[in-house]
Amino acid sequence: MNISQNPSPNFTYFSDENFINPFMDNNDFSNLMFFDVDEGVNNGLVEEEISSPTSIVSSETFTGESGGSGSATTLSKKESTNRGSKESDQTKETGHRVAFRTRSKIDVMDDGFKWRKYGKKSVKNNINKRNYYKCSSEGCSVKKRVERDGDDAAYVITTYEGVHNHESPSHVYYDDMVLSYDHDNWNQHSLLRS
DNA sequence: CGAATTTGACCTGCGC
DNA sequence: GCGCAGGTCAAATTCG
Repeated sequence: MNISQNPSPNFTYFSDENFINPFMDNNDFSNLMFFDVDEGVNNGLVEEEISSPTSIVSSETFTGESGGSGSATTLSKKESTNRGSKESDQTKETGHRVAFRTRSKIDVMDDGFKWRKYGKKSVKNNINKRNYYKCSSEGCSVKKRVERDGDDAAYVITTYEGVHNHESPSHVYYDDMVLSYDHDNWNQHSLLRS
C-alpha cells in the first residue's frame, strides 16, 4: 500500500493556493473541499462552493468545549460506541475530525503518514466501497476513511479522525505551514482564509 | 518469512 | 424487539 495522505490532523496545510500538492499528477485540487464533519447534521457533505476553487468550508475540534453547538453532542455519542475501555480515552483527547473531498484519480493519497488498512465496507447510497485505515505509528490512534463519492466517482472523500501524536514520517511538503498551527485557533484560521 | 491487505464475521447503535 | 447500517476484528491470503 501506499503511504497515505495528508492532513495530519495537525493540518493547516492545504491553505489555498499556497498548498503544494505532492501528488498533483493524479489529483485535481481545483475542487478540493473541506467539510465540517458534524455528521448527522449535514452528513459532512456540504454541497456548496463546488464552483469556487479550494473552498474551505470549515474544520472543528470535537473536544466538546461546552460552547460548541452541535458537535459536542455528536462526539459524546460517538465516544460511547467505543468498545469497553479500549481507546475511549485516546479518542477523547484526539476527538478531532475533518473530512474533505478531492477530485482524484487515485483513492488513497499520500499525506506523509503511514496507514494500515483494517477494513473495507460497502455503504448505503454509495456503490463504491469505503476503506478504513489506522495510523500505523505506534501509539497513534488516528483513523481515516476513504471512499469514492457516490454521486461523482471522480471525487474521493477522505475523513480523518483524531490527531497524530507524532510528526509525519515525511514531514516535507507543508513544513512551514504546519509549525505554527494552533488547534484552538484552527477555526479562526479557516474562517479567515475563506 | 514477516508485514500488509483482504474480507467475512461480529458488535453496537439507531430507527421503526 | 428486530432489522439495518456502519465500524472493527481477526484469520486467511498476498506481497515484498
